Amino acid sequence: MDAETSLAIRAAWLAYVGNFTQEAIADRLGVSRIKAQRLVASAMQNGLVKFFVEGVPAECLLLEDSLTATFNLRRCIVVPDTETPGQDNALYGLAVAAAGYLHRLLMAGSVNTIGIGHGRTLAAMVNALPRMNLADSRFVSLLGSLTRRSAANPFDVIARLAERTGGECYFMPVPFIADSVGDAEVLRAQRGVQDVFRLARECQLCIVGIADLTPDTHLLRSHTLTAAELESARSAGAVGELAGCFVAADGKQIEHEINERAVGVTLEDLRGRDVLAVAGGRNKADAIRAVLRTGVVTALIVDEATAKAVLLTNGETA
Amino acid sequence: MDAETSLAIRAAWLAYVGNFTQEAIADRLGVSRIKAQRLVASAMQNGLVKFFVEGVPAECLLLEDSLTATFNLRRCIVVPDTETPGQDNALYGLAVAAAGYLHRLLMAGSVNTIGIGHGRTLAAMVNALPRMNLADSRFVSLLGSLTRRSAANPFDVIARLAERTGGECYFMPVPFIADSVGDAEVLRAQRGVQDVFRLARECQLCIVGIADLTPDTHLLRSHTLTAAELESARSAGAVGELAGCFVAADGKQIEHEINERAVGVTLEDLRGRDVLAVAGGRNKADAIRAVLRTGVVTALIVDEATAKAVLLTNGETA
DNA sequence: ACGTTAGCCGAACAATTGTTCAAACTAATC
DNA sequence: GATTAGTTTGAACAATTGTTCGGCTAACGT
Repeated sequence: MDAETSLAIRAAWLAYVGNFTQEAIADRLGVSRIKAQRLVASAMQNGLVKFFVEGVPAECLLLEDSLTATFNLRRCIVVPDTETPGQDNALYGLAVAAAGYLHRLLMAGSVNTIGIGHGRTLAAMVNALPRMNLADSRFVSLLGSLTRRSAANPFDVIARLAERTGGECYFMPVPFIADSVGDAEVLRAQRGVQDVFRLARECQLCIVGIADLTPDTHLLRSHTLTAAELESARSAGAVGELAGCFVAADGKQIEHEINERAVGVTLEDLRGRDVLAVAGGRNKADAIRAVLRTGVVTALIVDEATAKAVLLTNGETA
Repeated sequence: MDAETSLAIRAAWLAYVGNFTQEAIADRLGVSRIKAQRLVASAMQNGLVKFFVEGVPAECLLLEDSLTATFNLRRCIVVPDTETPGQDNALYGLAVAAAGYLHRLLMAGSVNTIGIGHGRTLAAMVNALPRMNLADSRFVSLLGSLTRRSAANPFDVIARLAERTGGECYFMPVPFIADSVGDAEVLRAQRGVQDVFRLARECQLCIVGIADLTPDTHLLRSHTLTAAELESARSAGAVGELAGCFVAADGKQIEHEINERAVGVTLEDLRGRDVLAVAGGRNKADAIRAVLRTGVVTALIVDEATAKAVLLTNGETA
């Protein structure tokens, strides 16, 4: 071992174990302050100092990095699993994380026109959002309302959002899934709807949920789709849904009338915009992977278990 | 785990593993720069960040060689001094080095049954040990518990060790120093104690501290011994203690009832086994030298200043 | 010998990190 | 329902750390 390395190791001990300041190290080792800095840096460089950080969230950060890299995201948050295995109420953690994210964004004042999708997850996010007082924020519905009244109804979500933040809300006063393609065109043509569409395309940020098309998808339970529609979409290859757009495992929008019947923004409307997807839960992994492959999502908030599942099977269907 | 801790772990991870700047951490975590700083600081404070410095400076290597040769050791680590002159808390450096050593050993999977002694140094070692996931490791107490509750209590040390590594722990549920020789025999005869003794004799590695018998020994402060007992042992020639065995400067166990009253393994139990002693501090030099002369210690972790002291006066009393 | 070049050094500067302080906010008490 | 003690917050400031740059030295080739 050369004298330089020896010194570097000693400096590293002093710095990290003794937590001396570089000045003190320099003093003790009889070198200049700058030399001490270089010694410590070189010890670090040579990997002579090893760090360990305790706790589970460390893994989450790795997952975040993987997801960010794999799906070319700008931002990703993996929420640690706090639930007992088997249960599937990742919702709350996701909601808190998403609410925190949105809260910060709003407080920073960097965005003020925000598009909102639908789903229980977004509803929960709004619930977790603290009250604010932002006069000039606008929330725009990206798609029509569910026909059944529920807490996840876009109207409720967006109304509560506006109420919490003190902003304005723009609601799309038509059904989410029209009865036929023709009907959908009529609905889309309505003046009030057109106005909201225009606004929706101006949103600086769109926050959406992701739905799965597994047999126990919430799309069924909320009567968004009938069992027949679900089956039909599935056989056309649909695996996931985002803002009324049904996509296949490869991330392509499926060729199916359901996509024409949905009243809302298109994938192309979203592309290039900031799109934050919030989703999680054991059975949504395939849907999330499919949606991420569309390339329109720029930010994702997901729970740890699902993040793993999304990455794990990524190779197969690519 | 509360959300704050989770955030702190994330922040610490980003800071130390990813070496993000605090500003970047703040950005990523959606908090203010100052909050990020506080998170990282608190993670550090709460010991969520562990680190090792690999290797020691050349001067220490020389001391290691001398010690190894003089006392016929298999392995010796001399930790660089990180203390400001005057002060005497070599503990932390020793702890980090010992933890690093143990960590490597455990990760290599070469040992899985480990006997543990007592003392502040071992307690500090466990503190510096990162979390691992080793299902089939066992930690066995080599001696009884201290009667007073303290962080250096064998029970605490061994329990935390098992908790950190995911292993099992076997505790010797009796006092360390019995009130009389007769009492000690009764305690040793207990079924639960016998079982642990058996296991203790099977350990592939024993990690022990070394205590001194100077007037300000920690044995007094922790109420392990009374002042009278200490004085009595000293006048019988006791200079050091290791795993409940009190030895004279020549390395021979002293003839004194204290050795019969201590409930724990004997020197003969240890002989021939891998025994790692971790000790340091200005006033322990004589004790360490005495203990090394017993010949039962096969590996030593000591601080630089004490290593010098141990070697320096070795000629005199040999 | 002389120029050339690579490497090290430290001063000055830039960036980052840590600390202090006062304001805002909470929560509990009277 | 006011008050107050205890937290939490961020801004400003102070300390520390990291980087850049020009100068210096020493080794090397001509």
